[in-house]
Amino acid sequence: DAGNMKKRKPRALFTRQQVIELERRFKAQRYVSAPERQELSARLKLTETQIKIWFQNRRYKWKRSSMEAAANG
Amino acid sequence: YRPQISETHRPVTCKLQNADLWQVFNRHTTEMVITKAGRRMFPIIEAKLEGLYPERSYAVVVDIVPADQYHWKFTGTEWRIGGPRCEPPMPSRLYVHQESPSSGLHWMQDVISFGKLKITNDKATAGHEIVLDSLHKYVVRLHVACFHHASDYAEVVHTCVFNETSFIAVTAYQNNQMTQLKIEHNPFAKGFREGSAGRPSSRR
DNA sequence: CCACTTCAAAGGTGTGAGA
DNA sequence: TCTCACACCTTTGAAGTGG
Repeated sequence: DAGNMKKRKPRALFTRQQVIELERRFKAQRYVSAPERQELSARLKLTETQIKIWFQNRRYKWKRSSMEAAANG
Repeated sequence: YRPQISETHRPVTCKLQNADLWQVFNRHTTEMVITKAGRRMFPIIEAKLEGLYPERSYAVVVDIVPADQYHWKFTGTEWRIGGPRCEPPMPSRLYVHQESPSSGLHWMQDVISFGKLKITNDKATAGHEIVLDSLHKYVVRLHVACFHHASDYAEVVHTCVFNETSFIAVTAYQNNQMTQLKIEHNPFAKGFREGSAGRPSSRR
């Protein structure tokens, strides 16, 4: 039982307000600089790595949806 | 803001992108389930806009208005008018697309999807769901509003009615054909398709 | 940085019972 | 007519891995 411990990825979603702020920033600019990242990190109570990865994931998501849209229509 | 002459020669057009699917449902009289918590519509409203000014800022809005003055009932084989509407309908709540406000270019460059829109029968809801009366017939309208120069106010530049989207709000499906259409086309209902585990399909 | 993957949680289906 | 808990699905999305 104790020896069967698997590392479960505890899924922690960002809060609604955090996502709203990140989305607002992404709408204005798709890349965020280091100072801007620090500012967001402090305001949204997220690590700078989380901010960085979020923008990276968000860019990919945006690119993917626009590619699927081009594949149709 | 003063409109320029060229603007009057630029018609805004709006088309229902997935009209084919809507017509398949419409042929059997579309039913939409409404719940207290709010239910998504299927088919989804998907629109394509043209004729906007690429650089200007717009909001895209949907509302759902009565298609007639009656209430309807299902006889077991078909929908029939059950009588006149009893109460005057509440004015439809406006559903503002989540990407509003955005530039005309943004709205025009791909299909505008209202997949997250929800409808409800709870008249006291505080959410963003559109409130409808059960067993009444509705039709979807889309509005395009243009923001004036640095103002918070927007002027409606275009309104269109999607006749194919007319549907009867129900609390539970009445027509079995309608249920089968939903199951066949909605990915979330895949568990009820023939050959799936959850379905007690006819066994030989 | 990008490309893709991983893999549970979140949450949308119709059902069928019971009002 | 309407509501609710299921079982059964999908989609979502932060984090993982490699380029």
